[in-house]
Amino acid sequence: MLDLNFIRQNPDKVKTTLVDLNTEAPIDEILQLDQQRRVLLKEVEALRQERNVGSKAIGSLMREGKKEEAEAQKQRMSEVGDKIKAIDEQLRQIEADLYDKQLYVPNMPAPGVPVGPNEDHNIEVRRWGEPPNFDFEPKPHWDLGEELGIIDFERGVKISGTRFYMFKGAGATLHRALTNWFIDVGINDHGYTEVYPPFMVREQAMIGAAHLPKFRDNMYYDAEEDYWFIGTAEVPLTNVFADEILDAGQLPIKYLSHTPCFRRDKMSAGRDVRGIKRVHQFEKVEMYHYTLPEDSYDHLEEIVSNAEDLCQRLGLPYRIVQMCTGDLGFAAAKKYDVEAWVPGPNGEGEWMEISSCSNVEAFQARRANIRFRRERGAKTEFIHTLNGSGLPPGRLMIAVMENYQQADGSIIVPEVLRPYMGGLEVIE
RNA sequence: GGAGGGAUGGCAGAGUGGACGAUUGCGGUGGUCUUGAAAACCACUGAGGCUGCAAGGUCUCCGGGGGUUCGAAUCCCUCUCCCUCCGCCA
Repeated sequence: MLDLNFIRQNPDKVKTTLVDLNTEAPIDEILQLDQQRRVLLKEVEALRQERNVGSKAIGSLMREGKKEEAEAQKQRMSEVGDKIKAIDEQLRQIEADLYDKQLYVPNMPAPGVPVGPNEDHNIEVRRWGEPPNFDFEPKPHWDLGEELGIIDFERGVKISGTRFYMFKGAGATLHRALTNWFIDVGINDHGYTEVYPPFMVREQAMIGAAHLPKFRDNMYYDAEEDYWFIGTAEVPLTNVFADEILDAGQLPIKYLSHTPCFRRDKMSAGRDVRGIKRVHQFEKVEMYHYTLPEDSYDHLEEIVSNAEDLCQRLGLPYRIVQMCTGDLGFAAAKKYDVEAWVPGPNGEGEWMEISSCSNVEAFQARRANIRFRRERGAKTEFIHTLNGSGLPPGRLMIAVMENYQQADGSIIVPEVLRPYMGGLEVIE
């Protein structure tokens, strides 16, 4: 959520930024509602003061036995009360309306974020590694997976329908090895505390993480129990400290969480229909930082470097891309994607997003009401939060299988994963 | 699923319609005393909105929402969460 004061003071800047972001938000309505709200607030508060004073006087009059005067005063206060009730009702509607509209205003990009309408204007920041040079025709992971018997698409679909899959044998083990290795590196080498959060959350948690109300269509929901299924660990992690006031000394806090992720992916119907790139159920190891405002951009670089470190140790070629304004999404002020090289079908190859690292500044903290105090007695301020994938084992399956394939269709197990696979060196 | 009991400040815990401007204790911060510390004593010690250059003024908040009343922490309705017991269950 954006600071209402900021919108009030910079309405034109907000509106031009919305154009850069290639999106829309009801700024004029917000300003108008805000204005109405403050006018009514002044009115109703003056009336309340009148009633507070008047009601107290009734108590005194009754004690002094001046019954008639008390009755007259009651009559007057009753009228004041009616006025208050009427204005309160107006205020309630305006405030609900205002809050609802504020929830649809995206975050502002950080200074220096490249301006552009779509992904074509993203900027490649750096590359690492060399795409493999095959002296044979490389296969896509869906062919490799089926031929090796480690991914069973047919049966996944039989059980649950399109965009579902099943790992089997060494495939299931490879997936688990990636997961466990990511977690171990995170907690041993990157300084994270591992967290196992709920996967189903209340609506308020979804609002705090800025996934509701705007992205309702992309999430699974249990209407009977009123639970939302998380599409990323970012959701519960954002809400860990919701409605709390932290001490500055507690920050930064760095959490790492391995969770399933559920996505309806309604908006992407027809895209990436083959393989396991875009599915309804996957897992992800997520990094999440809670920081002081002045430290958050250092932490963004740290999160990206953590994701890079994992790729380097796996020996996967990748590039870092900075998102332009049109590709920032709803919550991020600055965002980097980590894209791994995958050979793909026909040996054309492509850069596939395997991690997305964002500094959302105070955007989620304001929604979830996460504050801190610099010292005893100081004013509360909102913290900054950051998130990044580190990494999604399902997507990494694709990258590992396709990059480490051999001419005979077997797959070399990256060295760092072998201890997690009982020493297995080749899947064949 | 059934029965019952609860939710008050950082914590404990009083308060059942007007002196609540929320008692008291603990914890915390500052001070007095002391060579220093402890003890003792004194003072201060929640969050947010509106308004104002500021000092300040004012309003709201006793789990959330609604209601009764001139007036609600207190009475009524409702929701959420927690606890105890029974049943069921991986």
